[in-house]
Amino acid sequence: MEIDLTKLNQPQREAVTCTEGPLLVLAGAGSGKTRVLTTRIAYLIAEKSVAPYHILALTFTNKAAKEMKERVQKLTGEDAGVWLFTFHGFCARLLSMEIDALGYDKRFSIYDEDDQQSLIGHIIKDLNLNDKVFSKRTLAGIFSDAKNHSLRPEEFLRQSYQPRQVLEAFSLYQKRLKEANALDFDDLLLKTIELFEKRPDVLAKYRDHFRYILVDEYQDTNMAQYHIVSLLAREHRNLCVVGDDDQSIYGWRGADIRNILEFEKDFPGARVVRLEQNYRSTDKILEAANRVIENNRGRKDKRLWTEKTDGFPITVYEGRTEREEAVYICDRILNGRRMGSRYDSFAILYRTHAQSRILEMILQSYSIPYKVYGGTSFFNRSEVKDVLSYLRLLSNPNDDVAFTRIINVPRRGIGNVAMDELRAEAQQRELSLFAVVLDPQTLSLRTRAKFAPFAHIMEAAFEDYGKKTFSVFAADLLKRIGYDAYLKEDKKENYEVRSENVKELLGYMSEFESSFDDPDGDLLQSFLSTVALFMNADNVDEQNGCVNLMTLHAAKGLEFDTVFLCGMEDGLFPSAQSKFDPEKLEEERRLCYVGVTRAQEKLFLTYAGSRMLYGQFTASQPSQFLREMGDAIRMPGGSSREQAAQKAAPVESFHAQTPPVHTGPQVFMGTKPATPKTVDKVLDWKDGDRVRHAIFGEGVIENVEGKGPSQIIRVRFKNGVEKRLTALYAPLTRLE
DNA sequence: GCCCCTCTGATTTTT
DNA sequence: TCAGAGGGGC
Repeated sequence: MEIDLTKLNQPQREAVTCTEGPLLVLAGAGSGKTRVLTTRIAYLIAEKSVAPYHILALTFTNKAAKEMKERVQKLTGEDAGVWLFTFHGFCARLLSMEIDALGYDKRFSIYDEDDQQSLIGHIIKDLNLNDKVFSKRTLAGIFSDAKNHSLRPEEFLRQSYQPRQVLEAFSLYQKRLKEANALDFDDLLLKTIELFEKRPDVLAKYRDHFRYILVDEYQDTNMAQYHIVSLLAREHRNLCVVGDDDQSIYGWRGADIRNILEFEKDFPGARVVRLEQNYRSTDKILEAANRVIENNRGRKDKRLWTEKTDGFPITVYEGRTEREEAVYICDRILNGRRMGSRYDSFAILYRTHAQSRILEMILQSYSIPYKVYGGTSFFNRSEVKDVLSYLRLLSNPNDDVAFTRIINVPRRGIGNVAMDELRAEAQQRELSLFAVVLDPQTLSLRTRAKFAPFAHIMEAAFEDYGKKTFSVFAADLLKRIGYDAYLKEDKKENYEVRSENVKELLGYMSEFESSFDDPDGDLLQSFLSTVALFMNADNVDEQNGCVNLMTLHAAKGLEFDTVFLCGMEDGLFPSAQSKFDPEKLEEERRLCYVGVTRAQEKLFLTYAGSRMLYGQFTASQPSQFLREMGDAIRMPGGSSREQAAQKAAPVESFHAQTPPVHTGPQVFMGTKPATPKTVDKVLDWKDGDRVRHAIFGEGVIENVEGKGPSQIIRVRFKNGVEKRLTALYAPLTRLE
């Protein structure tokens, strides 16, 4: 097999063929990063005769891992046997083989954020902490932050002068995790490092095993990930990291941008390759992106360019309210649709989820199909988590969090009193909750009786396990539990959907079983850890026929023909919390860069002069990022042909005069935008107008009271219902 | 033990 | 605005 390098440009080719020694590939947005990584792997195998299992490739997301696997397979023509994992997946896999060296059982549980918080909740109670000061959320944040920033989180907490209570809570948290034979996400990384440090023989084994290491999205690595890579690669130094410092947007999650900025210091003699040719966007879009990002200090110098010249001008729109902004976006989408664009070629990107609400309302009123990404994903649904918790408890009987979740689901009449007694007993006897339930001699008769049915069910399940196929086993377990009946009774939510989800999970289990081919592995453990690390199952499906709505963070790595970047307002984007912190502001700017570079052909930047935030009217100024784009975006009085096109849109204006673009952060000082004079199709209601409401449907206006933002209109809807609505907020469109 | 109502607080979330 | 949590009443 030969690898075709002719399709690569010069720097790409260099990145593929420099196989020995440390290599930093600075891959700008849309510069063919994945192609380089996968071709490099294929090249190592085919041209350098490296055995696939000597190659380790690490990514951040399951999606990226999957995509790379598929592409490597395509290039090499077989399932190459390359170790291709997410960081966490790799660690979970390694620990499932080696963790007994650290005194854990190989069937450890992986605690996700919910599990973590539930555990922390009990710790707050047990330590009698004031939960106003030390809330679950706060503590979980502090703990994770410590684990992300340091290999010795206790020391980190001490050095950052955390109060005594935090230190106590943290050590109890770690103690309870250990007792539950559980690791949180951060532990997966830290325990791997601990293993390597404690057992040089194990480290030596894997060092020798992984002779070529590749890391994707290197700008997003945290301290622990850096150490893992460093430990494995330090000796042979065949380490290729690919990333873009300008797209580092997870600093708040512990990603340390210094890892990529100082790669050459960490690995002296490292080669640096810059991929600056962009294959995605037009020149106009790249110009705006470059203008913005140049305001950041301390970045690796690079500038994207493209052969795609003569692109559409970028449009800036100001709405008076978020409603107008949304209406404008919908108008543009319908317009694009009339010109032959598919709905799924549009993306609406925003800084916060809260912004999706109004967009959804207006999209609905226009009957535009859309999909919002980033809601509760499949594996996070309560019914799915319930079932998984039963399985988790069977796999790891020490898993107190799983036990606590399901002990009263379905309801078994077990409340605080019974649980308190159980906890006390468990503490006394130094056993897990489940262990006490299985051996309840010391519990009061009354409590014992309450737990007995549960104990019987689980004992029967233990008995059953291994005698049937995986999914049949689970289905039988659920029958015994009476889970379906519980879903039917529990009328909180749609029974059909929830029961369907459970079925889907069972289907997924049987699929997993049939593709499970690790003779030494434990099917249940392997399934549970895969699922635990696969919480974000909502991948963007490219041909879904829907307009795509998501946060800027979620948009990373994606591309769309037309992108609307909305809420381009000071205080929203950049967020108010980032405004006065130069580092945070730079991260917001990178986020803006990411957003802009998602667009292939058309980019719309929109903002509202005022919007409802936390139930309050908030007036706002255009985002400073808009001015930073300077004349890369359309200015008032501009003469170009788009001006004519703009007239079709309801309100257009962008008033800030652009000052020369300085380097470094700037504070917006422009004048307040004047109120646009164009006809406002939203506020100008009169009696007899026919309207459509997003929820109530069609109706006729009976009466209009008052003027301006407080205007109230009375509408009689077709279904006979009459409503008084605040015109400004009601999701209304006029029917001609 | 469970349900309902009031209070509170609020970015972003690859694993 | 609105979701989630905790307190109080049944």
